[in-house]
Amino acid sequence: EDKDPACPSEPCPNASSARTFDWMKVKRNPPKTAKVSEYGLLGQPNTIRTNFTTKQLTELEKEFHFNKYLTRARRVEIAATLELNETQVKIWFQNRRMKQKKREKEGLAPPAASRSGK
Amino acid sequence: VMILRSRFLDARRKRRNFNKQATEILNEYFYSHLSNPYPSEEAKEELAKKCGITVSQVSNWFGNKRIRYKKNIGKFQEEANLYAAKTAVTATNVSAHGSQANSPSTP
DNA sequence: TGGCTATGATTGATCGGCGG
DNA sequence: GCCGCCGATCAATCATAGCC
Repeated sequence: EDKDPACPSEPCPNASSARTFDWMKVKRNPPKTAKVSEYGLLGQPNTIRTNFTTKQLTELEKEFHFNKYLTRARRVEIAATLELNETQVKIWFQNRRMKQKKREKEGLAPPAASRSGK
Repeated sequence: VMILRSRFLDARRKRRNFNKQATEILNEYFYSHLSNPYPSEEAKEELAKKCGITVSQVSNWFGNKRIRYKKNIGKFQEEANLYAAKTAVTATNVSAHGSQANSPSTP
């Protein structure tokens, strides 16, 4: 009793099962973390995941323990201090909150560990 | 740069593979819903229970599976046929948009 | 012991939907 | 209209497990 909304919008070369469904074609837009600045004329901005330094993470973590949510002012301040975009700081907090939530949820009934034939 | 990671304190250190049975269950679900391998929260809970793992682990498994599957469909062809034969619930879907298979804008 | 692939977990960032 | 948040997911990467 489940219906799946999805459709292979293209003719597939194969016959057997395994067709090409649209979820397989999903592509995410590259991160726009770019700060439109130094990068020749071709060098793509920052199409890659930013690696926060230990220092940045430490500060963010510290701030998080102080406040789970940021005010615009605080965000600007932190972004400047850590040399990050306001967006990156904002996103980091959102992810951090989700992580926190997940942890709390799991920390309340994790009995069950069946590993392979150890 | 030696991004001296806190190599320690990384939860992903001690990793254990799942049971062969758990993997079997997860794969059965995945391939029998290949048209849309996105289990609902409830389905994840059920799978988690059957497999003896957490819901997060189920999510991780499907996340990894989907990405790796579409990254190299050919590599999973055998596995796909194997499980497809086992269970068939392939929900045929209804299409929505007409032709045109491409991203928003094409440079 | 070395090397390589398979696999679970982590995480910066995106996507779609909501509410203000 | 725009913004921030949530929940789910993506995509790249990490580090180990497992096999030869």
